[in-house]
Amino acid sequence: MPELPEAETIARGLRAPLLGRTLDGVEVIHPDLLDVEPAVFAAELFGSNARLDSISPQRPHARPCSIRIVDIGRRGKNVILVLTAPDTPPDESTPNRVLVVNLGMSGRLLWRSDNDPSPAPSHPAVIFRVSGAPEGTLVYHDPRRFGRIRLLAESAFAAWSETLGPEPLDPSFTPEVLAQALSTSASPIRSWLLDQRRIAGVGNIYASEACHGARIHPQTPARNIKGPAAARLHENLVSVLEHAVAQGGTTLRDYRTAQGWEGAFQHKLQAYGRETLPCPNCGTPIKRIVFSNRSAFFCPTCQPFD
DNA sequence: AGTGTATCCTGCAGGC
DNA sequence: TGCCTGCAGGATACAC
Repeated sequence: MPELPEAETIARGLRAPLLGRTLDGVEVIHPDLLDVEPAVFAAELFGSNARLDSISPQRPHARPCSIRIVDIGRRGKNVILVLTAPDTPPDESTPNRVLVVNLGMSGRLLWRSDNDPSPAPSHPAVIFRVSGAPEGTLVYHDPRRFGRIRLLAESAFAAWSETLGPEPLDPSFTPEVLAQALSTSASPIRSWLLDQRRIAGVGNIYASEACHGARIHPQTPARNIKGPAAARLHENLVSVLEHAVAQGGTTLRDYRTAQGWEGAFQHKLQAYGRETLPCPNCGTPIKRIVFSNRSAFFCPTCQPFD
């Protein structure tokens, strides 16, 4: 599901409506998305007087609790919301907290103004109340509930981020960095690319696309990819991710932007999901193979296994 | 250090 | 029409 381009599109789409806004409530419909009890989650979010809508809707004497969204971004496939107390003077160093949203296979993070006439999301899992004008909600929607939402202190966020590999669209991710990282692993390149500890944000779709563009068979051992091949892989990985971001991501089934729109990169796919269809380069039918329990799509002519 | 398998869960497409 | 099966973009834990 949502990979780097989809998470990036969602983060960008949330900035305009939500940056600087405050959250003042949370309703947890599916606690299995959280790593703590809903009451604990709400307390960590808003403080111990927090109102948890789904458990205690009436707490008339609770003091108003709210937090401000001071940054929205992405790390790998995760959407990141940085939160702080709203009434803290800017010069005072306050411990921020970071909401990390992993969208799993079918997760959506949707901004919904209260006057939005479109139908409400069908599978809400966690709903955050957004105060101020316009009033609305930030809805985490996830039919399959493979996603996860965690609230981390900044130090814990930094430690978690350290466990992920480099960002492929960061300028520091050079062809040399990639070639060096590849040289130590015997994993098939498709598996290597899917490993978030090695490189952050690549999933099955863009792994197939990058290998196809670089004319590298998906089962090629990573350490065999060097020199010009490593340079091609770097170039194609970066370009396919950038292109997909520019297209608002790939909607095969579940993915939507923060506004509920479909992406457009599914129309640009060269290999993924195109079994038996002609390779755009040479016309050979695209093949599908399964290894590590996942499909890989490739052109047997452009991407020979050697 | 690898691979294969199972697991979480629901929706949907295809076969019969 | 309806039932059944298999499959899906992710992450992780386990045995081998």
